[in-house]
Amino acid sequence: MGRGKIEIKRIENSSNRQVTYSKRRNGMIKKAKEISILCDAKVSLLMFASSGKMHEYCSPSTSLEEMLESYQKQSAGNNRLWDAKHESLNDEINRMKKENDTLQVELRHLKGEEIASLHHSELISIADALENGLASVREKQWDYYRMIERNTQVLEEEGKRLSFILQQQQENMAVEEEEAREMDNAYGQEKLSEYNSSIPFPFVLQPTHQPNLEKRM
Amino acid sequence: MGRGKIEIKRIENSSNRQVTYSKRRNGMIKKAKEISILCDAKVSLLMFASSGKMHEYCSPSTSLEEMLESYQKQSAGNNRLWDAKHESLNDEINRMKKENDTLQVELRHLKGEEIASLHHSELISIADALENGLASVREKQWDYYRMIERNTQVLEEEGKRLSFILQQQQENMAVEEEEAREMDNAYGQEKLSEYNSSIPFPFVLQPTHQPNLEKRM
DNA sequence: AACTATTTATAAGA
DNA sequence: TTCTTATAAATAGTT
Repeated sequence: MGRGKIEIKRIENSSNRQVTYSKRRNGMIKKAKEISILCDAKVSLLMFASSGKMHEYCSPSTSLEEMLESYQKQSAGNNRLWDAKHESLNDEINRMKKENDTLQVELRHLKGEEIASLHHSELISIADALENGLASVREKQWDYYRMIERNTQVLEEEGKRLSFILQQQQENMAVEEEEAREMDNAYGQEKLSEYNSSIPFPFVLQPTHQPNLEKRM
Repeated sequence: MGRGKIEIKRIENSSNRQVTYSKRRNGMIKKAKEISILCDAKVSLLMFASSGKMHEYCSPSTSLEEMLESYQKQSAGNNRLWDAKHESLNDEINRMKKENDTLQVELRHLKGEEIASLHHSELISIADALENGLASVREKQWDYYRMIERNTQVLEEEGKRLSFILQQQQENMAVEEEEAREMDNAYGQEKLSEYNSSIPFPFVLQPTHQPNLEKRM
């Protein structure tokens, strides 16, 4: 349809090709719109020029997704082509579901649930796992209790020391008042050093806050 | 293009509509083929009649998947239309991954692993769970052992009875030989019934095979 | 499904 | 590109 008949084969002249592409593309989109309206049809038209540029038309009553959805259903089921990615995601989901189920079952067994149908040997391995787990947890708990104990001890020591310092200072103040500042408090410092060296260095307590004794002085 | 100009609006006559759909659909597919060849373009054409019937064309140099792949890239990134399902599958995978991780951690904790950083209260609840689980499993194991024990007892009883029957039959045979078949073996049957009533009816043991004593006689 | 009078699309030229 | 226009192609209504 034009000034001359053309053969249907690739147009070698690049700009002619592009012009024809543009004209015919518009023609097709127009046709797509018309058939959508005239015939109550749903049309999706995707076109890529050789340059890679894309043009698209989709009937206003629908969307590309919706049409692809229908496409899948109609494509005789076996044609799951465009779904390669989709498919692999589904596979992964199924794989994870299985893994999840396995974990859930294992967990329930360890909680003593759903063990009615288990074989004798399975019960033994579950019991072993529970005993090992319990042993580890108990050990950790003991660590914790020992730590609390040591911490308490340290705090008590600190309390004692603070009392001692307080007492010393009160004594110093009494002396100072009496002697009207004739003595400095070197005596108190001396006494404190003496006391400090008499108690062992505090334990290093990791998770628990360790009071910084130097700063508190 | 036809005997008369038509207005572009829905054709109300159903069969006319269908005929027009068929003609124009063929026209569009022809045009799609032509533009593919003439302009070296890639075209995908998906059409659904109002009846729901699908027709499809795709340039021979490509496939719908490939075109959708390109579509995504060109759709300015934000236009993840056809990927709605894809997206939701990804969400599900992430959700399951998280759930899986949670389960794995819980499982490891119950096995006494990775408990170093746990809080005191968490250790308590793990220990509780382990104790409960162990109690359930132990109980189940006891059931099993008791069952074995009873089964053993039943088998021993059966052994005794079989020995008894054997002995009776041997005695009968000796008598028969002596008396040249003047006695039938009623005596033996009598003795057996007497013995059977002297032992309690065997326990019903579910998973274990219970010997059918009547048939074996 | 054919036919054909017309409308529509478009090839080539400007 | 866009417009023009001669002509090819598509198709509406008919058979």
